[in-house]
Amino acid sequence: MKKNNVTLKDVAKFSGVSVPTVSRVVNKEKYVSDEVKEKVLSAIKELNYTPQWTARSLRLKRTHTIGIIIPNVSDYFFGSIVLAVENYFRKKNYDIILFNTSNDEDIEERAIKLAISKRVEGIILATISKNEKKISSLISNFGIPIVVVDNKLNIKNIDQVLSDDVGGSYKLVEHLIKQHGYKNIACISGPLEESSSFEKLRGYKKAMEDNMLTVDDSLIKVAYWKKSKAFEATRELMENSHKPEAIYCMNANMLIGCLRYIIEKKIMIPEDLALVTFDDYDFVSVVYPPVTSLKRIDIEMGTIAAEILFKRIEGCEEDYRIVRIDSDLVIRNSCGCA
Amino acid sequence: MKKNNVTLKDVAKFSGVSVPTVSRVVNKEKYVSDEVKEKVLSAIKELNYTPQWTARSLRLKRTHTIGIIIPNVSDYFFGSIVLAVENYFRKKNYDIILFNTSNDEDIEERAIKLAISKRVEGIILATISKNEKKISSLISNFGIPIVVVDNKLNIKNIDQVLSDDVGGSYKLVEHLIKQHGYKNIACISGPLEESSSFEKLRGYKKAMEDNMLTVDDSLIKVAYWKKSKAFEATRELMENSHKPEAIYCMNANMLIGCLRYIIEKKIMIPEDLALVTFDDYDFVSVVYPPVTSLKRIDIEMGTIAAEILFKRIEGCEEDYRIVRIDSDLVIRNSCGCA
DNA sequence: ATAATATATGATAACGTTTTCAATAACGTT
DNA sequence: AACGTTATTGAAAACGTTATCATATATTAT
Repeated sequence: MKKNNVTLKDVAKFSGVSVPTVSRVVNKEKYVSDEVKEKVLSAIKELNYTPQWTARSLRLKRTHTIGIIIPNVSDYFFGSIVLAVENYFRKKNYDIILFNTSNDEDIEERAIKLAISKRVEGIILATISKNEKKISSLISNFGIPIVVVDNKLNIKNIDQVLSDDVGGSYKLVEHLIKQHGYKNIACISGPLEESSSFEKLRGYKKAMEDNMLTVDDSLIKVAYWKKSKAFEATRELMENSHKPEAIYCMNANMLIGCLRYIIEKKIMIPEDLALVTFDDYDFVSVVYPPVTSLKRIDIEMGTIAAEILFKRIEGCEEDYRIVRIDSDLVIRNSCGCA
Repeated sequence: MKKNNVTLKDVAKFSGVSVPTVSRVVNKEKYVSDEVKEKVLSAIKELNYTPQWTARSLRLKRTHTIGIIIPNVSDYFFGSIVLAVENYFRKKNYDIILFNTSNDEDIEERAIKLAISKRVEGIILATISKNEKKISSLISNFGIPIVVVDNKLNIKNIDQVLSDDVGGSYKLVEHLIKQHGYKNIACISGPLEESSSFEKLRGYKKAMEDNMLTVDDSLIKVAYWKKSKAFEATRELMENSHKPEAIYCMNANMLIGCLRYIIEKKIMIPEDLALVTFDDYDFVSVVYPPVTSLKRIDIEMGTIAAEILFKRIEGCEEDYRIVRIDSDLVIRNSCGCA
């Protein structure tokens, strides 16, 4: 395998013109004669020349690259975010560098530093959000535009695209209460240090309180977005003396764990237990019975985040803003007949 | 927001030494006195210096970046491949540039060219595999190591990591026949131009023929990996005069479409229809009833591909090889009692 | 016809690194 | 005292581009 490293210089020599002229041809600039253009183009084809972005980036001080930092690409939610961001930026001729943090703070911090070192022109960040000061200082020191998605950061001067967690939770729980008359509603939660969990919990509590129901803390189980923990949580709930009539899962991953217990114990849905979940991933409609949920907003979230980031990269100076995306119920059969 | 673009030169001036000396400190080289080292390090901290990879890459002719080119990140399978590759290469201090081809040949070709132009040091490619000659010439012209995953390419001189599609299919279909005595077995397939579909079909046919069953072409439906097409395919199959006793889905995404029809028509599994699917994604265990499938190999595939690519980048000259990863049945209740 | 402009090209410098290479100082060894 | 070795630094070149400037020619306007 020969290494092809043809440079402008080679093309220039081959076609008998100067290096800048070749550069002008490559970049389709004005002021180059048809004759020369043709000669150069055929030389480029002949030699198989490809511009080297490493050199270009150095000279132009533009990498045409953005970084996307998320906990886990293979997660339904983040996978879609990445997809949406990639689609948007690919059209704008930007490349995407992907960083997986595996929910680890240190890795996240290193990822941010690496992204900066690679001189990405912008960052989409889904943070686990415990190290706000560090992130804040990293950001302010380097002046790279960042858009935060999913989990809120308590930093001003930063754009954020978030789901309406309070409102979504409220809709789901209110549905259980008002449409079906359930009173004992359990909740399988993500880690409460993350804003998305915390706000979903707020929505749950508000729906309960607005309907004169008392919140029983023993019905709130933190399962850290994990299937296995959700399985355990469901077991604990169902073995509890105060058994719930319904369970609300804060995401679809935990729904899987929950369903595993339900299937193992042959619990009947909705007769023995009602079920709702936050995210309406495809499979949510094909478990049995299909589960009532909130319409997905991941693609929309990714696209909006990308739009905002792109504007910032182009130099937009508007006020920083927090976009909240809300979502509608998708009513299925997991709560009983409507 | 101030732009921080501190360079070696700035650090050098600040600490009263030369640029190469600062470089030596940054790269932890020998032959720099403790006194100078300390001075420089504090200057680096003071000025918030970060090395610029654009310049470094140009000088070193190494980008420490690999490209990963796949049809769709948000797909269960490819998301896991990306995850595995990212994890592997992150440990080796490589970055990942992600390219989504959306199953489009032209985009795929452009992605390869872009990756080359960015001077990635290697590529992981999940191709849709119709343009073998183009890819072949691109590859041979630039001498960048490539590892192909998922779909086979008929190119020699290239490493490939593939699943044992023939064998996997065979196991699933044989299970339906031998364990449960089904004879009329339908198949919902991906596009037959893709090697993975084609080979899965071969496995299906071989299992049928080995068991003296005739293959009825009207029971083979191409659904292009799509949920909606799989829904239609299932409808056609079930309305067919020659109704199948069992359906085999070539991937889990099509299983979702298939299940939607089944739920809509209240078809009973396994009483009215048995079901098996290729990939054992998490949700496959929580549809009702849980579906018999083949254990996932996506993470393993990604990791092995990454290992091979890394060795090639390091200059390994071994013969090119095709790795086939096989997988075991996960038997659940979608076919009847065993 | 002359000046003014538009077109076409190339020399040179610059982007921020790392890599020679040479120079100097410090250190023992004979 | 002369010498070789080792340690420590900096000057200059290089990586492959693009931008600035100057120059030369062609075209247009006066």
